[in-house]
Amino acid sequence: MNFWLMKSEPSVYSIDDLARDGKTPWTGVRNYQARNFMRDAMRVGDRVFFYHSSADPAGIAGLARVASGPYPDPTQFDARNEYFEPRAKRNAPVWVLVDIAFDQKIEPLVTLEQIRAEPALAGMLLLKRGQRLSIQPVEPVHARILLRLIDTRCA
DNA sequence: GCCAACGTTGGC
DNA sequence: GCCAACGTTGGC
Repeated sequence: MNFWLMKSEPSVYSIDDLARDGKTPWTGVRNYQARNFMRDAMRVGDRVFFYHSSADPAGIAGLARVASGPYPDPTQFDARNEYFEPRAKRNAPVWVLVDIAFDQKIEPLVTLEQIRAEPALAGMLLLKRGQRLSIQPVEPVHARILLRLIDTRCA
C-alpha cells in the first residue's frame, strides 16, 4: 500500500465536500505527472492525505483512500466544461482519474507550518521549493510521522 | 494581489 | 530541439 498527498482548494472542493459525498471522481487534473501517478501507480486502498491548498491555513485536512482504478476523466469530453480537452477522443482519452473515498476529517488540520516545524518531515516533496504538483507520493516514513501527528490531535 | 517557480506552447 | 513568452500554482 502506498501513501499519497492530493491537493484541493477548499473553496472548490473541501474535505467537508468529500465527507458529504463519501466518494468522488478526482476530476480536473491537467498535469501529466499527476495523471501518471493516478494511471500507473495508484492502487485501490492506497491512503491519501487530503491537503487544502490556497487556504488559510493550508494543511492536511483529512484522510481518504483510493477507491477505484484509473478511468477516463469525463470532463475532458464536455465542450462546456472548463476542463474540456479538444484532443481527447472517447476511444483515446488524454486524462484519467481515480475515485477518492472519504476516511476521516482532521480537525484542526495539520498546518503547513506544523509540517515544516517537524524535522523528520523535512524531506517531504510538499516542502520542496517550487513544488506545485497536485498529486504527490508520500514516503512511508513521512506518512507514519504524519499519522502520528494526526492521532495525537484526534485522540 | 504579489511574485517565484515551474510547465506548456509555439516560432524558428 | 531550443528557448522565450505565456499561463498556472500556491504561499504569503
